[in-house]
Amino acid sequence: MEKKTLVLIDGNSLMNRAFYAINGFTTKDGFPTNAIFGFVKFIFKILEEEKPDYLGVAFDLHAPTFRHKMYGGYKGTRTPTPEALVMQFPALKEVLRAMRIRYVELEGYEADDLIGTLSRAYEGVASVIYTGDRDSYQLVNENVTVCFTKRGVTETDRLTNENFFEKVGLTPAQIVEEKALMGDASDNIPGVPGIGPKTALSLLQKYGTAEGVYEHLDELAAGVKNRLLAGRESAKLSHTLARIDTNVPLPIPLEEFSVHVPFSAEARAALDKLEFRTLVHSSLFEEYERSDAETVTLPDRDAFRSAFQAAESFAFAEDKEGGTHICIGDTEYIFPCKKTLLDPGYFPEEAAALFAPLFAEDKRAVVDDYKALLHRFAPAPVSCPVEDVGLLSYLLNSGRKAATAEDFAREYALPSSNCAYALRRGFQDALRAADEDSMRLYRELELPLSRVLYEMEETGVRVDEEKFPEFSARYASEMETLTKRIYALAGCEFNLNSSMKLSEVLFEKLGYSTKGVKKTARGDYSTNAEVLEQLAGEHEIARLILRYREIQKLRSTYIDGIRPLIKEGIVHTTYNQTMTTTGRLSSANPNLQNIPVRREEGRELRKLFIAREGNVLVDADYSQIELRLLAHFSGAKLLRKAYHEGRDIHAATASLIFKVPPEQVTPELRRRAKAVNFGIIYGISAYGLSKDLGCSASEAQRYIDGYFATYPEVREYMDGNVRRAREDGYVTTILGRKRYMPELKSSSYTTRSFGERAAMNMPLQGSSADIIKLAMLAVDRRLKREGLSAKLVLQVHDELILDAPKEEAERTAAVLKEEMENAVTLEVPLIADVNTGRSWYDAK
DNA sequence: TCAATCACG
DNA sequence: ACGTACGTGATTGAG
Repeated sequence: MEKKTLVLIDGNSLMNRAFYAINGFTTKDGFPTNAIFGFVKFIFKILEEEKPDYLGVAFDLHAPTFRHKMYGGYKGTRTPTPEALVMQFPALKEVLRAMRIRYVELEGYEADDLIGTLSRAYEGVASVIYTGDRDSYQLVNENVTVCFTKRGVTETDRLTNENFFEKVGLTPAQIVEEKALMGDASDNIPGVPGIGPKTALSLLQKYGTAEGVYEHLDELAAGVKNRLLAGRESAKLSHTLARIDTNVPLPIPLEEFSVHVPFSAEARAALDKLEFRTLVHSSLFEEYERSDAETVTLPDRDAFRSAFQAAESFAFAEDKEGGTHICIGDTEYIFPCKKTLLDPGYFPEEAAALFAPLFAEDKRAVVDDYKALLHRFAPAPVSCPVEDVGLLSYLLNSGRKAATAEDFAREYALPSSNCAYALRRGFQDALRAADEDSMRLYRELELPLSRVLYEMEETGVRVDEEKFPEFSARYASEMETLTKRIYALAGCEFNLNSSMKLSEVLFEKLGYSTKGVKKTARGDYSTNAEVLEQLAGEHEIARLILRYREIQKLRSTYIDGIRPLIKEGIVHTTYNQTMTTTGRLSSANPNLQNIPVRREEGRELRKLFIAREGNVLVDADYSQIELRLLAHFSGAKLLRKAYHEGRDIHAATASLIFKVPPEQVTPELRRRAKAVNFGIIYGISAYGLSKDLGCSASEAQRYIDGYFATYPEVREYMDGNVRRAREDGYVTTILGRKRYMPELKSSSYTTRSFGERAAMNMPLQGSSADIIKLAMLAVDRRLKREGLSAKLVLQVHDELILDAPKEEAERTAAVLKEEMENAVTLEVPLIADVNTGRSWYDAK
């Protein structure tokens, strides 16, 4: 019979690895959870791959341990455990208890000792130890495998009795001898000063043990011999320190380590408390658990119909398999998707036709994505009142991922068969949690806007399909020429799309100087535009690659990328209304919010986006809306004055911060002032500004100082944003939209600084988003009320584009400008510039 | 699936 | 002493 397996995990070692491998996980109120997340994920992986019968986790106790006390005289080289990690241990233990995973810790012993003891405690059980600590290598024998985790926790090196010598060059027992000689800085073992891994290895291969080495000192070279003599006491001490105790008094019956999968609702709730939304997808969780809802699969149609008729409201959801869930009262009616012809149920197309009539009755429907529902049932109307829980929960916390009905089921530790029931509970809880501003944003802004967005997506924007091949051909021929010339200059052929290969060619093969060249996160030299532009002065190849990249981008993203998405001459983007942390929309499939404009070559692509037959595009964009909001919120006198006087704001700022008369502001001075103005909106730093301007950080700092001297109220406003974010935990926009800022509580300087900049930016970016959303509602209403047949087709953050009949173009333009400018009243004028044209290119 | 790059506001 | 501009999405290569 196959031996049973006991997996033993070094909790401290793996929490440490996970802590440094994963960034940025916190709950919305700032409690760090990155290490726990990595650790739990790692356990899941082990359970799925290793499928052990028993599982245990060992922890060090943080009180000084026996082995540490013994050599308290030495100064530790181990850096203190960061507080953000320390605080995760109690929470992890709570999770382990909920998952019924046995963990052990014992005063006076390290995790190593506990693991060592347990690995030898149970007759007839094979042990597998997971650790990131080489110390445990000594535990390997015919019954014990050690898995050493590398690169975070993604890779493991498996050491068995059979492969140990081949991999390590020593026997497991010799690991203690090795540490006695070379020590282990990470474990505070001193070893013999001056003896490193190479010397230790060769000595042990010859003499077997540390003691053996000392017995043959005479055979050694003088240098090594002297070092060994000087370190004799240290070697003895290190030997003791390195030896793992396998006889800890730890009388735990094996059964206590039994694995209890699938995990219970309690485990799911524990992970949910930490706001882990992906982990609970795991098949390691029970699918069916208790619920307050009565669940009826394959309901009797007549019974369902009469229950529906009697109801005032219902929750509606479709699961990932395409099954339909409807919750009425406390009963969830499930209409499974028909996967085979033998199963009773419905095809998705049939489901749409069958369930669409439910939304024509005068009952309130609760769904997780109203806009998707409108698409799903079109052309059938949805005329009943609808609540969109996805939108509401986004308003309550824009920092988390969009919530589907199935997400709510997980959140409440319910089976996904109760997702409609969970959705209704989610709605009720959200209503209770919502403050007045959030509720207004939901009812008066986002919910009505989602119908407008639906219509925009449905309408789509017309494209000039015939022009695509022209662009394609033009790009292809130049790319061919460029490729040849680059290969010739490089002296070899390589994949031009691979930044790694390019980096090799430039900095290794051609040997270009890497002085001042940034490295990427993975340690290679960067080949981004900034670097290539530096090289371009001296090396033609860099210029050619920049050009190649430019064309490759235009071709792959905007021509080849968009072309397959054209349906009957129209592209229909999808706006995501619950994606961004600031309240902006995002656009995808295709993304129509990043069509090139800054350079002429790319801008030409806008000729592809045209008005329908007999129509023109009417385009309006807000003039510097975020800076105007800054003037509004901060009350900066001189900034407001400049806007009231209708001045060129960048020139006015240049004049004030560089102290030159307005008529002496050169284009260069204006350019710098403009960069400062933008920098302010992003939560300025001297470094960031210097990079943008290509000047030194100290020069950038002088500009910033000049700016704040000119507009002191702006600094007060920005500081106020950060202070409020720290005090309240969130910042808000002009309409009271919130963004939680847990980063401000981070122990990492980088994370905290990021949070501060985001706290300064969000009220501006988010208020701008609020305002254009109000304008979209107003424009939509006006057009319909006045019987204009112009249609909104695009939104690009501060820009709206309508497709309007030629004869209505002027009225449409006037309506658009008026509604955009009057969407809110600020302390400074709000200006929208309007243009019309046959194509997007012409309407700018 | 992630990192690098680059398009937009 | 240390690393940083704010917010997105698409493509590509590499593991």
